[in-house]
Amino acid sequence: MQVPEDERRFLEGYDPRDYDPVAVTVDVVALTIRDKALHVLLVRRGRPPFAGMWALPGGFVRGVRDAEDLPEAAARELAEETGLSTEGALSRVHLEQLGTYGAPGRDPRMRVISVAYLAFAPELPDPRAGSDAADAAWVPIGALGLTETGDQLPGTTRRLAFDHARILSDGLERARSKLEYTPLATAFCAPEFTIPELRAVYEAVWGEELHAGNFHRKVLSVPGFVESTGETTERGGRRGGPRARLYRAGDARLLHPALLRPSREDDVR
Amino acid sequence: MQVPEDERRFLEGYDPRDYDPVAVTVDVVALTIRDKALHVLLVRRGRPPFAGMWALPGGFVRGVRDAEDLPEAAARELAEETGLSTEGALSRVHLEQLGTYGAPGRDPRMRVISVAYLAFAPELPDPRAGSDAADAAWVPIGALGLTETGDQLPGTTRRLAFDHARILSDGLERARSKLEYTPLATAFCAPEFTIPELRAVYEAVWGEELHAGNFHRKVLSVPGFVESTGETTERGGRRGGPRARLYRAGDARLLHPALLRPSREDDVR
DNA sequence: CTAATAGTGTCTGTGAGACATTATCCT
DNA sequence: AGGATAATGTCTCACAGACACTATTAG
Repeated sequence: MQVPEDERRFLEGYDPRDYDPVAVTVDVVALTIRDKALHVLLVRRGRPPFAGMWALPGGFVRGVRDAEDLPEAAARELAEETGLSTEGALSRVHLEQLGTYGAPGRDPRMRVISVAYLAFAPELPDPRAGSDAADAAWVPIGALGLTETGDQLPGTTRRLAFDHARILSDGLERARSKLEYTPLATAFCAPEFTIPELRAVYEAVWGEELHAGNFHRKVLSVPGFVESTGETTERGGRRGGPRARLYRAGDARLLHPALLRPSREDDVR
Repeated sequence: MQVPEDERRFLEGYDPRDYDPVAVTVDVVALTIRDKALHVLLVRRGRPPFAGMWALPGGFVRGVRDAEDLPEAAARELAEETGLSTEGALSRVHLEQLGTYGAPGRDPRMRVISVAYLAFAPELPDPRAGSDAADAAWVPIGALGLTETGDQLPGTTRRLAFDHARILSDGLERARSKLEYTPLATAFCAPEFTIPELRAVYEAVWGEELHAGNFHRKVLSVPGFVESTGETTERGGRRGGPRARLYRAGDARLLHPALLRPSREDDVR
C-alpha cells in the first residue's frame, strides 16, 4: 500500500505522457424540434471503428496548442457540424454539460474520456454533410428505438456507435427534467413565440399531449417565464382560430412553481 | 478550414500521446454531517503547487495499466483518504458524478481535466493523515467562507487550491437540490434513523431550521421515502421528550411530492 | 415538577387538473 | 356556415405552511 501511494505522489509533478496515455474528447447531444418532433444531430461515421454507424458529433479537445475550455470545444464541434458560426445563429443555443463517460473499452482504440454536452437549439438548417463525416442529419428521436436502459431495440436500422445510445438517453432524460423547473423550453423557440408553440415544445420533449387551457394559464402564472410583446401572429391557426399573442423569454432562471410532467404517476422506484 | 479538419480525422486513429498531452484526474467532494453541521473531506497539500493549502481528495485516473472506470477511481480515492475499505463502511456511501472541470490553466503544471464526484456519507471516522498528504480532515463548510460565486471570502484561513472552491460550491448546490426531490438525505444517516435525525440532515445541508411537526408529517406522507422498523430509540431526547420511532430508507428513488426548500422566496432570476 | 421533544390535529391559501365556455379566425 | 383554435372561467382535490395541542421522557 505504501509503494503505489508514494509512486503516485511522485508522478504527480511529471508530464502525464510519462504516466498513462488518456485521450479527452467532447461529444454533443444537440436537440431541436422539427415538425413537432424532437430531433438529435447525428453524423455517420466514415471509417472504423463503427464505420457506417451513427454517432454524436464530437472530437478531441485541443489540449496544449490553442488550448480551449470544454464549453468552447463543444461549441466548436457544434459549429463545425452545423456549418453555423458560434457568433451568429449558434449564439442563441443553450449549452450545458451533461456528464463524462470514461469506461475502459468504450473506444476500442485507446482509453478515451468523453465529456458530453447537451444543446437546446431552435430550428436550424440541415447540417452540411461531408465536412467531418460521411453524412450528417437531424434524426427524429423516435427512429432510434431507445430503451430506458440506454440501449437500442433490436432491429433499429440506425445504430449508434460507442456508448452514444447511453449518452443520448441521459441527455433526453436531462432535457425532460429541465423543462420542468427551468424556462429552457424557450431555447427551442424563435425569439418571439406563442404559448401554443411553447406547448408544442413540451409535448415533443415529454412525448405526451398537454391540456391546452391549463398549460396556457399555468405558463402565464409563473413569474418571469414569458413576457408579452403586445403583438399577435399575423394569421390564426392552420385550421382556423384566433391569432395568438406573442411572447419573449422572461428573466426567470427557475420556474416556480414548476411545470411537472403528468406521467409521474409511476413515481420511479 | 479543410486542412485542420482532415488533420484531425487523420489523427483520430493514433495514439493520443502523438497529439495533445492531457491528464485526467478524479476529485471527490465528500460530505457528511458532524455535530449537526455539514462537513467536507479535505487534504492539505504537502508540496507545490498550492503547498499548504487545502484541496479535495483526488488523483490521476489509471488509464491503461489497471484501467479503472471513473466511479471506481473516485471510490478508490475516497478509500485511500478515509482509510476505509470500499467493501465495508464505504459501500453505504452514495457516489454520483458532479461535473468535469477543464479550463486551461486551472493546474499550473499542465493541462488537467478533472472529473468531480459527489459523495454523501454517514458519520465516518477521522481520516488518517499522512497517507496521501500533509494532513486530512473533515472541515465544517462554514469555516471555508464560500461565496455564491464559487470564491472564498478574503480573510478565510483555510484556502482551497486550484478551482476547488468552485467545485465544492457546485457540489453543495447539487446536494441542497438533491435533498428536495430524492431520498438521499438517508445516505447521511445510519441504517436506522429517526425522523428528527433526518430533519437534522436537512437543516444542516440547507442551513435553515424546519418546522418539526410539518416536516414529520410530510416525510411520512411521501410514499417510499422511509419505512418503519417498528422499534423506537432506547432513550428519549437529550433534554427530555418521548422515544422516537426508528425508520429505514424506503424504496423510492424520487420524492413525490418533493420537499421544497423554504428559502425559494427569492426565485432565482 | 419543569422543560424539552415526538407526534398529531386543524385550518387556510395556493395551485393543479378536469371540464366548460367564449371569442376569433380559416376554409 | 362549420370547425378548429386561443384564451378564460369554474369547480374540486391535494398539499404546504402556520398554529395548536397531547403525550412522553430527562433532569
